Amino acid sequence: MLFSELAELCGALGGTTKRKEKTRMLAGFLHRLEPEEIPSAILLIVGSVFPEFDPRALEVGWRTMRRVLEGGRQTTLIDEPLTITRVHRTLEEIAEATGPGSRRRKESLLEGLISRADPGEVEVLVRIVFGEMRIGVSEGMMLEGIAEASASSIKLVRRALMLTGDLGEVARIALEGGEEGLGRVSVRMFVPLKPMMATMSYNIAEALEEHGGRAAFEYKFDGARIQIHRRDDRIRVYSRRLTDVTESLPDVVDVVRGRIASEDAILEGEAVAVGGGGRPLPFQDLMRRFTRVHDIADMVEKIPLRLHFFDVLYLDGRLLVDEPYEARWRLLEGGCPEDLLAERLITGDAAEVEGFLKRALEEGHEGLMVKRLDGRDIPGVRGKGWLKVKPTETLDLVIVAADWGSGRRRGWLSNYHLAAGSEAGYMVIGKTFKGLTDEEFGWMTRRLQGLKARETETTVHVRPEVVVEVAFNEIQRSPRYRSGFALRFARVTRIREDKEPEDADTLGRVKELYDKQFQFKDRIIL
DNA sequence: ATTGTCTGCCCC
DNA sequence: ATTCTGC
DNA sequence: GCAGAATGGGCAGACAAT
Repeated sequence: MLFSELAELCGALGGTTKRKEKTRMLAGFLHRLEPEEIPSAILLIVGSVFPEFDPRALEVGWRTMRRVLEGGRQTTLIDEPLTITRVHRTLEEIAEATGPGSRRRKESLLEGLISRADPGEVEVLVRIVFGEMRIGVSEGMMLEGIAEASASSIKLVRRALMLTGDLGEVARIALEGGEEGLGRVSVRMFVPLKPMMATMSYNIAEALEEHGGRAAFEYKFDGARIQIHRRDDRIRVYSRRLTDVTESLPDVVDVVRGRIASEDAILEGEAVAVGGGGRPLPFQDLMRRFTRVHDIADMVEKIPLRLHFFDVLYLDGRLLVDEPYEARWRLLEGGCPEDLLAERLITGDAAEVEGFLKRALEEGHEGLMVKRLDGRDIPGVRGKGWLKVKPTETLDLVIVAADWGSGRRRGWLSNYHLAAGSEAGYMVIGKTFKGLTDEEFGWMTRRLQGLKARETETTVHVRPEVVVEVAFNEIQRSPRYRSGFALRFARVTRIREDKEPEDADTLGRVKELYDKQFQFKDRIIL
């Protein structure tokens, strides 16, 4: 099929917000595809080129794209029109270009595509390269489309995705084999499952009530999620996004080999960096271990990891996702020594939970996970079976600049540069685009434009007058901001019309809060 | 050999 | 990662 | 209540430029 038809579909999908309508459009389109182009088309529509677990990446971002788009190009009339297969194949070639000269090669391949595309196709190509189609169709809607097109239940389609992690493959199976084909999909060792995710909860009482008055509470660690597949001597470690990270984490492999009794299992846990005092290190330090390729042995010593397992998805030939939480935990316990398990408390007593949360925080962890005792795993969706409770702090900060938004935020100043006062003037410690409603964005845009001091193409700098209350989870060392600090997960919780900039928090206060974090965490000096 | 730029379905 | 919005 | 969009900081790696 021609790529122009796919581009046209994307335009139509972006033209409606109605999900039923999108589902119908997707289903109709899927029926018209040739069997061999189904996987590529599916991936392209959701703005990707490869399935999640595939390590290939385009390595083309907006800088490269801008050079290609701005570079003089002519449309060559003798070219054949682009097909879906041709586009996908070329994108694969772009990803596969590595080594000296590869950037130039990537650019010229991309230019070849762009020069053969009409304006509508260029728009879609650009979005695919950025990995974001922004047409209201992502994985979830695509699953609906696949279900509709193959007359299969959405549950079965979702399950197949959970097990394969490959949307294109799921579509192929569904359209060729229907429910029968989907039913034959089963768990495979060394094919990572999409992990289950938690919903945010704002306090313990609410979480407890949501789960019927009694639940399991586990420490929530400030680390990285890992999924471990082990069959006999073969052990592989996968990240939350299904990337194989085994080579970076030889110490994790050793722990599994040496201390886990289960020899045919898929386990889930959290890897946390620990310091000399046995307390957790900041997340920043964990990240120095995670995607490392060079000097791995050296860093294994300098930044050791600690594992906290909390789930088993498969054991000795059995997929366990339909087993209740408690049954899975018992199986986990059976093969995993106690010190490698997440700290856990089962109770219905809110006061007891408060104490447990306090302990988690005083041991340097992030908060608590709250899990339904009879909950099944529903990997791949953010279900309400798992809740997370993380306390936050706030600072009152001054907006010193704002960036123009894009997409549905076009026309609004929607990303605010937040600063704290110091002897050297206002110093930025982060940005945020979260917490305001559409109405408030409108108000803020007008307010800030009235305070404009100077502007660039993307940013309006303003006189420091608007104070906002900003919630955050952590203060990090910043290599980017001159202030030396940055907020993690900053979001506006209140517009402080009652406060003047002089009343806002100072950089001195920020430093104080930063240092206080090490009351419960270790510090590393390399 | 060193430094700078760009990228990541990165990790959170 | 968090937040808001349309369905 | 789900699914999607809009964007955050910081890390190592890979290649390009000097």
